[in-house]
Amino acid sequence: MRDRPKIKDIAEKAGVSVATVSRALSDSALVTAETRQRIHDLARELNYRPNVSARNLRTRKSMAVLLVVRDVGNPFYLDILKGVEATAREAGYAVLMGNTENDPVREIEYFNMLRDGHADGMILMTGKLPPGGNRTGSWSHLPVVVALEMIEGSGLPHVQVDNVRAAREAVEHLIGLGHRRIAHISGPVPEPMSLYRREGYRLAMREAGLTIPDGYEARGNFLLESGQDCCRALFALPAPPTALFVANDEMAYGAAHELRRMGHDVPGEVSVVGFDDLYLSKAFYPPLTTVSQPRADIGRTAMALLLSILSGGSRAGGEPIVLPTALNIRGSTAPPSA
Amino acid sequence: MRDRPKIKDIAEKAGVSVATVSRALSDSALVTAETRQRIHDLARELNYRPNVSARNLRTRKSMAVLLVVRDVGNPFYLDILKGVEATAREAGYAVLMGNTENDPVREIEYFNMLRDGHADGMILMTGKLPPGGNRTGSWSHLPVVVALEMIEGSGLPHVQVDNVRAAREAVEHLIGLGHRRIAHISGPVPEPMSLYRREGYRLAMREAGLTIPDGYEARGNFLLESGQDCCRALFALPAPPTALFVANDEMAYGAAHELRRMGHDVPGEVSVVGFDDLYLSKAFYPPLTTVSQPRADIGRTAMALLLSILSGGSRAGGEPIVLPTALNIRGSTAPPSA
DNA sequence: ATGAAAGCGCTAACAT
DNA sequence: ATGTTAGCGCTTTCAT
Repeated sequence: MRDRPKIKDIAEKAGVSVATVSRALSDSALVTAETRQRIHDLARELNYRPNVSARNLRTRKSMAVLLVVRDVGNPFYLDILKGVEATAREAGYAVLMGNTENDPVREIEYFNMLRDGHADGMILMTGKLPPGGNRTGSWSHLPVVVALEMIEGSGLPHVQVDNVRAAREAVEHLIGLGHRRIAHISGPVPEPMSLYRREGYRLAMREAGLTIPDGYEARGNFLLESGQDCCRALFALPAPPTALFVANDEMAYGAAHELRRMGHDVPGEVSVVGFDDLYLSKAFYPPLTTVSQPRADIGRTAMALLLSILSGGSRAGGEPIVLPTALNIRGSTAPPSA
Repeated sequence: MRDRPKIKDIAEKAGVSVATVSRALSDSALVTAETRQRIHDLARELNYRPNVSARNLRTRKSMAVLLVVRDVGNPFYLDILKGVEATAREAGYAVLMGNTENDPVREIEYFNMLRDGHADGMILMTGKLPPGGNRTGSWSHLPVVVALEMIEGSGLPHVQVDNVRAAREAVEHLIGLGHRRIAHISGPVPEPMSLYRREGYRLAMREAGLTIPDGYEARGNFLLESGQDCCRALFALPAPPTALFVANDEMAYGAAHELRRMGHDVPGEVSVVGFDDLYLSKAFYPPLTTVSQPRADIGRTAMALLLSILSGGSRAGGEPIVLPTALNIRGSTAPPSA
């Protein structure tokens, strides 16, 4: 800031009106090519840049979007953020970071930022709407895209993956290897994503005619330590599993780590499948078999969808956009030893 | 957005002037406690929120800061981002993400965003200033804090760690274990951070009276794959090392991975030390010995420094703020086998 | 303690 | 094709 040239300065130097300058700078066809050029040159010479606050006030836009996650510290979001940032920047939008840490106050705060004109739209990856909100569906007119997680009944457009199916395929892989005693370390049920992945696990088990013994569904919280804790609990059972389907890679790391500590070889004695395919998973030892989500694509797609909404496009017709996952079979899974 | 109540609406309902409402809402002492209360109540009732564009235009501030990194996809930045975000939010600032990917055009673009009033200040973690810039020192009046990396001669305030010393201590640890053939996988020299860490390696070697054989300094690029590549090159040497000091954890993962692939046990045959202490490093196998940087603290400190500058404080007096590192000794290092 | 009025820098009618 | 003018919604002198 400080004193910078404004449109008025250019207008005076060029001997035209501010309106002409404004038009010229936005390449309006209502200006002679000649004067347009002259004004552009002058602007460059004076090192002119438009004041965004003034423009925002006038145009009632901020050219910024809000990307709200549960935890900015989670490596899972990285590629998504990257995809969002790239698509946003190409379209001339800036990206504001929002971090709720599951705090309802902050969840509301970010919705307020939308209203306040801080941002024109929002990509929500927290899996929930602020509490005390209006009745169901009343959010659906806001320029908000829900990504990664689902908010049922919100009426908002979604970009997601088929968690049930991806989880089922992962467990089917274990079953295909010959495992029968397969346990699950879930996310923080009853959050939808955790429920879906657990549902996939249950489906695969049922379809294979396998029953899930008591205690075989351990509830984690997606963090490393909970993977270790759940693993310990599972192997304290009278009949411990020979394979683990873990609801995310981070907990899978923790579980594998704990298995080694307990002297169980992975995959020699116990197979482990994760979910997410964090990009370090291939360098993990053993390289982790895991479900990969198209994270960058989720980010790009969500942002593209938001852009289309912001430019007056329809709001996705209600059907969620579902992106494909893939099972990455690596070194942490093998046939059971017994 | 859409039609929301403005100050004028409140003023009319309250039967006062817009000025009084503005004063009341900012808790000015120039308003009777009574009317102030009445206006606050009315504002809440009407669900009033100030329009930030209008306020920004008037106050010539944006209440936003720009956090610019080389690669948003790099997990290293996570905790820093978290620290910045937390401190910023407490002070009422929003955080805009910037991602340069070493593209000079974008580097300039983010500086322009500062000028344009998109943000009031910037935390720069790219390690460089835009090219073609003004002469040395001419940046120093901008509200910019350099974090993590150093930009020598910029005159800008810095928040950093002592990379030379941290690297030296890491190598001294290997020497203390009895290693003599210690190789280094560096970052992309001649970037300052890579140079500093290499310098620490060289210093430790020299002080221990060890010479560095030809080829023992492999140049990486901080990415996983380059750790593998460099490792392969080092072990193709006639006299391969017994220990590796790797300039960051990510490459250390790659190196350890490659060592296993080549059939070398870590740390049985080869010790590996990393740098950064990514939070998955403790779950790595073997748990990685590495230098930990106080990342969240770097973020908080940089943001706090920026805030003090924005509130008119001095610009840090020129001395960089140096935060302490710690060597985390874990399972990837052991005495040499021979 | 309150009001009237100016103006932040820009865009967009509405003239011409 | 260009100029005039009226705001966008807020804060802040300057009066009273």
